[in-house]
Amino acid sequence: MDVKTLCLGVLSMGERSGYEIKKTVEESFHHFFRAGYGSIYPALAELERAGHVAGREVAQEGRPAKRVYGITGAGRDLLHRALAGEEPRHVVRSEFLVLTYFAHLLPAERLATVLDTMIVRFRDGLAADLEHYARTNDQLTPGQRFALGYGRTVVAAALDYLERHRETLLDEVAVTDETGRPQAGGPLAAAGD
Amino acid sequence: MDVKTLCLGVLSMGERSGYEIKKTVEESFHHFFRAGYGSIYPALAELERAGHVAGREVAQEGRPAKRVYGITGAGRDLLHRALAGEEPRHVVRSEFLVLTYFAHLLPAERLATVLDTMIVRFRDGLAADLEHYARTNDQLTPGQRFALGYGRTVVAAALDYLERHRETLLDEVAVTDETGRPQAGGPLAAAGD
DNA sequence: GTGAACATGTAACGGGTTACATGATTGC
DNA sequence: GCAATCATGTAACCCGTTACATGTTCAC
Repeated sequence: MDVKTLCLGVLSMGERSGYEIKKTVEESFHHFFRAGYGSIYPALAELERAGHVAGREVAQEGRPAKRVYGITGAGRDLLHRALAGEEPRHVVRSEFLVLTYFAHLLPAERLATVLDTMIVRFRDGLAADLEHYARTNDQLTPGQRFALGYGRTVVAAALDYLERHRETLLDEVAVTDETGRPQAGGPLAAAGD
Repeated sequence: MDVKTLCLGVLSMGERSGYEIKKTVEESFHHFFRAGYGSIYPALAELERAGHVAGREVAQEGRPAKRVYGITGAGRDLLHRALAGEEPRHVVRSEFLVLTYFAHLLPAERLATVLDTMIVRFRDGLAADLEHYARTNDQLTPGQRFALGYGRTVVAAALDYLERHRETLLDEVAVTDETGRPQAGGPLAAAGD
């Protein structure tokens, strides 16, 4: 799925400018999709050229003017077809977990920092999420509630895991050598007797 | 983090061919990283040119010959530095969740198929995971156990969520119109009174 | 002999990221 | 004045994906 399809999807919920599309994506799709201006604006331009969206200039008071786009009939058709043909992929890319995988190659202090960074990130994200959910819950479609609930559930599980295993990992890595295995004569080796 | 660093990391655990690196990544990193031959082989070639790995031809009986690579001292240095400088990013990209987000734009049958596909995928993945974990558990480093446990935990939570909300989503979408909101006069509208 | 697994590579393509460039408006 | 937010865009670059190309060995 490319950013063009995503823009079409967001615009199917109502008119928006490129800037506002990014805001929507950050608020509602952050668990499973991201898009920067460098991909949104070109996508919008291409979509308009093809007649899938229509843009118009809107003056604002107290703010710079913006260009809001609305989805056209042809755009809706394209969106339906794109969604129908989309494979349900689900890919995670986490340098964080690669880092923990190679925990024994990291300075102990740095490992702790990495873990704490993620715990804080998940904690804050979850709080913002619950706040957003409470605020919009009654006007969400079933699909939106489902997707948001999925994200919330998974992040909560991840956070719980991190909080419950942080200490253990730090302690265990402290008594391993540079191969990652328990040091001969160390506490872990003794425990294994 | 690029595939080069990943290859270095895998090779820090022992000599391997490109083919075997891919196997390792699929077995042990599948929850949070993927790499295809199209990126592994060029990465290995570049790494060797720079002296970070050393390859040698190994004849096998009953199989084609392979070229196995070992990490060099310079390679280990580079790996340590790369890991030290790596930001703990964690990104999910899921067309699956985008699809559920726009559930009301999908044919009901297709939505059910998408949901079931993911349930089966997670179920099978979890089973393979537990099997792999049981088989290798005693020889894993703390970091490896941590990362694998994270993946297992999160997939289990996701699977549980899907199983518990599949029916609800299907039922709710069935009684909404093309805007995703409850149909006037439908069961949901009545329930809201 | 045919499909599956083993094994290695190349080249084009596509798409997103990053950096750059610019400017309005508000509030401190 | 200056930082922050709002607002829009371009262009180079990176890098991974996909498709293509080839060959071995085994088991059925």
